[in-house]
Amino acid sequence: MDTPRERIIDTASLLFHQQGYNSTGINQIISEANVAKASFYQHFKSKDDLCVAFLNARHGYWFSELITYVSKSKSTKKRILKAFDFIVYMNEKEGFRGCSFLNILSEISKEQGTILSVIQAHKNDLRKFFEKELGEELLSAHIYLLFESSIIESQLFKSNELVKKSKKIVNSLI
Amino acid sequence: MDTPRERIIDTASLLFHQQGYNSTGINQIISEANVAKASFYQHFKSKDDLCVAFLNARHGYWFSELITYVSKSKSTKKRILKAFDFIVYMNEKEGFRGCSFLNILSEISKEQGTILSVIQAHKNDLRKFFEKELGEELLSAHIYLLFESSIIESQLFKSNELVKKSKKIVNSLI
DNA sequence: AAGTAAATAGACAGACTTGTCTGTTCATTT
DNA sequence: AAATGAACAGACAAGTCTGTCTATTTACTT
Repeated sequence: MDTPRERIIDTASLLFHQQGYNSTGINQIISEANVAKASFYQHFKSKDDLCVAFLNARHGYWFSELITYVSKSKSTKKRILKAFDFIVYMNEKEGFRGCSFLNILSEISKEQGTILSVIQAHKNDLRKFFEKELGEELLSAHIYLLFESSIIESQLFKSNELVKKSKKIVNSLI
Repeated sequence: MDTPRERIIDTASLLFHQQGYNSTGINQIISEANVAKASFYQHFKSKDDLCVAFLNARHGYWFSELITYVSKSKSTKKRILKAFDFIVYMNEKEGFRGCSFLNILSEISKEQGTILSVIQAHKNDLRKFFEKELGEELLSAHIYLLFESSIIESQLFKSNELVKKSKKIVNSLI
């Protein structure tokens, strides 16, 4: 088995994603991760601290999955279209639970500025991904916006309908 | 002063919007609405029941504000562009707190199906709004998607930058 | 083999949550 | 003037939450 720290982050990832951040308690996390409470607070100084660690882990995981998924395609256009297939792939894999980062964005208050900046950094990296692929400023923003709403709308309607429409739109744009 | 029911919904609107749904307790709502707890449970059978009532009230308010805002313009194109100005207007008015419906979407579990369907109904009405204005299926979905991400991205970055970019994009589309 | 660091279990504090309940006061209507 | 319904205050149950604490056991290193 993994180290306590890894078990905590893995369990928290699952639970935050399934139930939301505020609806998931420390007690459930440590119980399902088979970790003592004192061990938890040895590794994380607070729940918000765990949240930041979770988001960083999620950032790494999600991006490496995306890059692996799209890099099979050779042309820019194909890679961009593949990114929208990636949403479908993740929706099916994770049950239409949307974006971890945007979900937590809805749950935090003004005081949790550290968490907000981690979320912003993640989305800035996503914007950069499209910018690097496409070069053009306005076009890459356009695709980024369609990408973002594709994730949210599939979470809302538990359906890939609008992801596929987005892909069709993007196909006509580039 | 208003009736207790109205005071409860008004207060809940404010607090849900500012702090989120799960972070706002019944006790705070009744205290700030100057209503007794027994009176609260005479009007709403649960917190989720209040949530539905709040979303319905918000739906009515938000749409009437949108229609008032855009109907000053005469052509379809101008009305669509005005809809994006409406986001900027609401962001400034409400402090970049995003969409009440999507915020609550991130907080609810699978068991809260009633709430989910109220959120879906709201967004379906928004889709219909664009469809009626534009006729074309794919184009109206396109604008709807840009509209949705404009709201979310401005909440995320506490800025109207991407709303304005969206407006520029939409201007070139129609 | 002794010592150190990290894990364990789980009690506890203090504050919070939703929802129920009793009993009182007020305003309107008959 | 009596009666009815709706509001009031607030105690209470039963459970949740985060975070701290003590005390014990395991595992690794010197």
